[in-house]
Amino acid sequence: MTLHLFDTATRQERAFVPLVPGTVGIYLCGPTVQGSPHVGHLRSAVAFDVLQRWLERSGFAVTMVRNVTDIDDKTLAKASEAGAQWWAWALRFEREFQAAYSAVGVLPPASEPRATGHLPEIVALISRLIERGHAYEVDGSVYFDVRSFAAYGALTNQALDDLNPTADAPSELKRDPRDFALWKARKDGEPATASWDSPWGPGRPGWHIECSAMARRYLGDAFDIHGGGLDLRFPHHENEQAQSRAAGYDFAQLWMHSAWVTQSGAKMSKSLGNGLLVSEVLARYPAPALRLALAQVHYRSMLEYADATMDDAAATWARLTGYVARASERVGAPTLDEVAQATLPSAFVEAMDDDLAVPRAVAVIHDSVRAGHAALTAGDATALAASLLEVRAMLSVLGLDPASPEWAGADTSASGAMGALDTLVQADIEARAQARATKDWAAADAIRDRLVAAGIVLEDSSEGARWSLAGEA
RNA sequence: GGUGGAGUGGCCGAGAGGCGAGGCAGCGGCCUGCAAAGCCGUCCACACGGGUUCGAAUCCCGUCUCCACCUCCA
Repeated sequence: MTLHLFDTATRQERAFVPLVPGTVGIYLCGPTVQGSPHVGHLRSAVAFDVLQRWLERSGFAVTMVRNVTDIDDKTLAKASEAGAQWWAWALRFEREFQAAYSAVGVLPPASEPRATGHLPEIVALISRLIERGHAYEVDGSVYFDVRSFAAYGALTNQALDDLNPTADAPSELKRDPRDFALWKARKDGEPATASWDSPWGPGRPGWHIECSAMARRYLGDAFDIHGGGLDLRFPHHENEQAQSRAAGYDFAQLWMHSAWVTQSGAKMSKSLGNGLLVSEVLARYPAPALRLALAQVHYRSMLEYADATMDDAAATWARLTGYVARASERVGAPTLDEVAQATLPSAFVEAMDDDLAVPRAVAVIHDSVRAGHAALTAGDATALAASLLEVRAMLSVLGLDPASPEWAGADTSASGAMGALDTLVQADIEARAQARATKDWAAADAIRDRLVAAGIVLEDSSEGARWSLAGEA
């Protein structure tokens, strides 16, 4: 079987066929940078990072574009409240988002375009929509005319007349309450730095138009996959598609949406105030454990975040890293090239090809780890080496290979400080071995207790003792 | 009102007509001086009520509960 992906637009799985063989263009809606990133924000980034890694592993050249919405109503409002310049405010949080993405091993996109850097493209697209009769100008603002585009609602399967009538804000400016702003005329009190010249006077772009404009600039009139969080389907993605198609561009061929993170069943979000900040989690748990927690649930399933979620993920990460460390000490570590070239178990490939069924893929990893541990105990170096290689290859697809450069900081042999520590601990291990040889259990246990108190865990084996930091491997 | 999704063992979480996913926790055992790590076994679940079927967690009908989008949201 080949890669099948669930297409939100048609609500079914489809065989993935790129527009240009061997290449994949992906546009992913990135953050609106008006606050600190919470765990929910990382979910879509990690989900689409796994998609990118799997596509690349499958031989595709992937162009990932993830935008930054650096101007919108809330950014202006929040910056104003804080007495800050909106552009400084936006950049501050853009940096926080980048740090959070990087912390959990999200590959940097090929491009991270900002809305404010694409005014010419945005103005050109709006002008084209006006020319084609799909948009109109009123008092310096421009609105998209939803009644002019018959396919409006196609993405989310909604009839225009069924959209919640009570939610409509009465407006004498718009022809239809559901028409949305493409260009917002500058209002009194808005900073001059948040305004650009246009054929309709000074103003700034509406939220939806930037994505249509930037996707086209970097990926062309038509591209393969458009992604984002489930909550963006409507109105944002519906409007994007309407704008681009009304302008005569084919736009996205397939839509993918990741589900969100919930707490006690409720969606984690800024507006509900229950967002758990990435920085809070990373202060308590290893970053790869957070990535694992986010990645190991299917991307279209809600992920219930509870206290136990990170504890479980941290325990699983410790088991994986412990296995890779122990196995590598016995049979040697494969090189990154060998990991990249390794044959993946067919069950793993089938799971990933089936709309990125990561939970099933993770089960295959656990199976291989168990087989590897058995080989380790049995002293079967051949089987152990085979398991180690395939485990690391599978983990690397998920961005979770413990020996990859991004996580090498957790490797106990990596840094100079760890080397120094190792020298000291080895002396203790030697002293304990001598005490054990003379069956002086009290002395042996005293040494071990002292190390444990310092956060160092010992594991005895027929090969002697090995040590690791508690919580790591 | 419209659109879409979910209810699985102590917990997390897959699957989707017949072979007990996987993880965590618990229990029993093996290994170990004792541990730790690991291995083996065990704990036979699918919201409720009907129905179809040789067989249903999976299909059909009904019911209940929960969530999301339709305003900003990953």
